[in-house]
Amino acid sequence: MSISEKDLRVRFAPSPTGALHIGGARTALYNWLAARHSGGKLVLRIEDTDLDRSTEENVSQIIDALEWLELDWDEGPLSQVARAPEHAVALEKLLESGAAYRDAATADDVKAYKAKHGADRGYRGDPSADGSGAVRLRVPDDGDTVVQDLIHGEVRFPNGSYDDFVIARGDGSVLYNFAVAVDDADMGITEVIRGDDHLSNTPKQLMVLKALGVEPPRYAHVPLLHGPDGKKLSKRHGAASVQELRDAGYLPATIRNYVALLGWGPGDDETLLDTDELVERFRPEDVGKSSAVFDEKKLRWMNGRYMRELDLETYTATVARFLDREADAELTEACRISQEKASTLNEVWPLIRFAYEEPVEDEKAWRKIMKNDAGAALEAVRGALEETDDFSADGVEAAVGPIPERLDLKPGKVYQPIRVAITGTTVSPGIFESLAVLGRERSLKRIDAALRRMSETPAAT
RNA sequence: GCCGCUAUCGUCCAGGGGUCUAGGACGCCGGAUUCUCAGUCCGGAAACCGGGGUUCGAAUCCCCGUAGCGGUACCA
Repeated sequence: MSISEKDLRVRFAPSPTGALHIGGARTALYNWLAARHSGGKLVLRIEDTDLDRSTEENVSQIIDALEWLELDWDEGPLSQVARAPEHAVALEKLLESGAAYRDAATADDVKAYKAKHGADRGYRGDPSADGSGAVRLRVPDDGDTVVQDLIHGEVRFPNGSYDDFVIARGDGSVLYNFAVAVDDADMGITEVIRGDDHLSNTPKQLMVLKALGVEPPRYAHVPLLHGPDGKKLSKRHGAASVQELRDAGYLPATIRNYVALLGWGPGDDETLLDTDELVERFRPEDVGKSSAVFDEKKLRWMNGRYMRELDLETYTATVARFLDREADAELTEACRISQEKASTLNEVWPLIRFAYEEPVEDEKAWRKIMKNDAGAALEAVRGALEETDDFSADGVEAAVGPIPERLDLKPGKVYQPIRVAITGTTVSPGIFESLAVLGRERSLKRIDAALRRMSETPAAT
């Protein structure tokens, strides 16, 4: 069993809480890859029957996040709440055919029934029902409902263990498992790729489809995502939504690559796969069965790889957008010298801010570096920088390079004080490049300021 | 309780009866990069959940156990 037909319709359905959960993003990506791989139509359906949750604001946030990830769809976005009329029609049909019936029993009644009859026998309705109450679907007493799953294979659920479950409330509003099945049926969905948490819901949807007399779609249930503690991934694990990842400075391409690898591998040992390769190689039936843990460290590493691969122009434009700045010549230079160091867009500004603002205050860095021979080193550097004609990175290196040997100091004893003097921190792009970007005037001013500060507060030796 | 699903390094992904002294990646540890490291290169430690079975042979197949997860709602 595999997805290969040309006219298949794949639906993906994030739930509309506003945040696009990373697990939901992965499911969306898997759907997208499967559809693009086979040339099928991709249907985006917002899956929720709850009006209070499915607010316009929430839905548009989800859509923004999907668009940012560069996942497009062919039909939709369509909200399930918008399909209430179709749901009502289907409900009436089942009521008429006798496949469903009204029953006044409440949840407590059902619980009491089970306590009395043993937990292994499903509730089968109140014979004295008067035609009011919630709508329940008739479930057979015997036999199994079998889910043919692309990933898990054949999974059997004994019918006896299911209650005649409620498909609509007393007021006629429908419940999830009914709404989903009806939508799949009349939207002609042929492939459903969704989270494992729906595997035990699938028999119910299959029963609704059977009562409707409709051929079910094919299902692929992908494993869930967990946080590092093995619990379901949530906010307390740090970033849990793609919006948070976006704000933290990750690239969409990275997320697509990384998230695809959570539950699936290409079969060989490749780790870096661009989106074209993903589309070509991804098969839903190759997805693993066990849940995966989202590891932001690997994401960071991968993001660094993607950031360094960008050409300078694209990189600068991306940084500019993230920082909300002009992609001008100055930013281009700053980007040029810092590109190899940053792993996320968030890390770029700390590396280049020295070119825009005065050095940061970092008492710890100052105390660690500005002692012993630092003053002498800075004096020497200052002199060299003042005299050199060429203030390019190469020129600066030619001027400053010989100083360590001349003063009989280890190179670090010369370069680190310069770094702290001009940036305030101990980590920055290459020191010659940094001085060149800063220019002669500002470099000298900052070194002078550092020298002044040293003489005012002599460091302990 | 009942019904399901799952189980390989700390993490992700390979391997699906012999080629496994189990492979790759992240992370970690060590070294290098006569400037920093949060960059780059090199090296290292690190795993088949437990017990039974099947088999000449099991990480791989079967059963039991254990653990985790999901469902069991007039939630989605």
